[in-house]
Amino acid sequence: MAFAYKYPRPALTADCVVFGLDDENLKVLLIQRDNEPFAGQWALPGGFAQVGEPLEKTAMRELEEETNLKNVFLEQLYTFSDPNRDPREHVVTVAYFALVNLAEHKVHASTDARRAAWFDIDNIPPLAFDHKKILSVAYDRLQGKIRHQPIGFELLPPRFTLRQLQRMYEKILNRKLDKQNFRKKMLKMGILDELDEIETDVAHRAARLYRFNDYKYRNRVKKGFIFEM
Amino acid sequence: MAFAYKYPRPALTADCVVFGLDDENLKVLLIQRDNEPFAGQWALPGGFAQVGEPLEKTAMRELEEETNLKNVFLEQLYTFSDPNRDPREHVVTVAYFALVNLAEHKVHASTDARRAAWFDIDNIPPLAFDHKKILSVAYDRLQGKIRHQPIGFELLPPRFTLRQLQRMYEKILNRKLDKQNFRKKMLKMGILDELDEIETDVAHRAARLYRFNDYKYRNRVKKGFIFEM
DNA sequence: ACAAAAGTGTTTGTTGTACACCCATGC
DNA sequence: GCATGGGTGTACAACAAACACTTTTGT
Repeated sequence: MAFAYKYPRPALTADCVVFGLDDENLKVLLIQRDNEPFAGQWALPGGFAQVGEPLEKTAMRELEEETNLKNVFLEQLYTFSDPNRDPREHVVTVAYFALVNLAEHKVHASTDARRAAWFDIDNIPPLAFDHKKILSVAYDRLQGKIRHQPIGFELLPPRFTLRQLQRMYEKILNRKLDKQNFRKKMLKMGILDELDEIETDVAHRAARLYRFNDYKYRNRVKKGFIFEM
Repeated sequence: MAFAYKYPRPALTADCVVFGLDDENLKVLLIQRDNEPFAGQWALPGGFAQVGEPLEKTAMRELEEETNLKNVFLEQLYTFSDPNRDPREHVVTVAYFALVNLAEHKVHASTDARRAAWFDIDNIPPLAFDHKKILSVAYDRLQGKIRHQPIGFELLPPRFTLRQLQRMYEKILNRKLDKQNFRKKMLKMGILDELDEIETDVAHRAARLYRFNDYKYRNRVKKGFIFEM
């Protein structure tokens, strides 16, 4: 017991809700806990804050340690401070949500020493602590945010077809979109680069590839543009 | 020094950005600090978390202690964890933003033992810590959120005229709105109750009073309605 | 009578929505 | 040649934006 304070302090952790998209479904990355409490149960990756370390760093560090993921899009979600959320003591957690292109990260996550695995968003096992609640807040946020900010591109490879993009929105928003209307709207925003490339290895006519252009996006935002899907 | 832990912990605080609206302007509630660091400087109301207390409670408790405000609309804003934001040590703060009807709360805030005062949003004095940054995040959030959720009503008295409502949007979004179009859109949403009352003590034709109906709003949301201003 | 704001009508251009069709490619 | 998806055209309804006008009330 080496660190003493005049007044008691809640403990502080950072947890990550990592979303990934493959050809089938929206998925979430979970790890299986080594230690008590909830040993053996599935949980969100995360861990204790270190003094002197910003919490985004904590989140990223724990994510890499536990699942080998790094350099992912990470954004603060919400801070959960219910005194009873951890049976040991009062632990406040700052939750982050991350978006990754699952195709490029699939392998890493499952070959780590600790067990980590992707679960379909609508087939989540029982989770430790209040992680089910956190996940639900994250999913709500994702559904809302994806409509007002161009963050969905983080779930796709850098170069993608309009169909992939549409599918991404359909999977997350959970409803069908009209092809023509989607394309018209998307292209009209002027934030995509049309590439001189088409997809390969498909059993039908190959589609043109596009790339999200953040520079164009920021420029349009400066002029009052509001992304809306 | 009574409380000891195996590993060091950042300290934890809650701060409040309280917005109020009067006839003139959007304002923010600030307090003048008693103690070092930044003694005498203006700052956001807030204070240290207590173990066993959810942080919303911390925020509300500190707000009441320092400014006499209570029963206000309070929502979590963001958690700031830069290790250098407090010169003493690593202090993580969870910021909240609050909306109050300034007309009903004006007196309380300025008669408390500690100095507390309302400042115009575009005339803010230098602030302690990173509070300027926090305020700016809060203002951005307010401008964004007010367009997608009916929280603006918290800034008005329970019964209000359409003109008051329009003025509120104009003050916060910082641009003029067309009267007729505003009314059409607002009333069409079907989330206001038209009252059998009109305003009094005005030097012109008295306008009808309305009331926000949260029940109607929630019902419409269930059916897929999205508030958008 | 006038000032001030309430409250209503209408027109025009832009978007959203719903379909329908032809085109290119691999099997 | 057929299945699969790429890519485009269009028509109608709904909405946003701009503006003008009439009505009511206190001074």
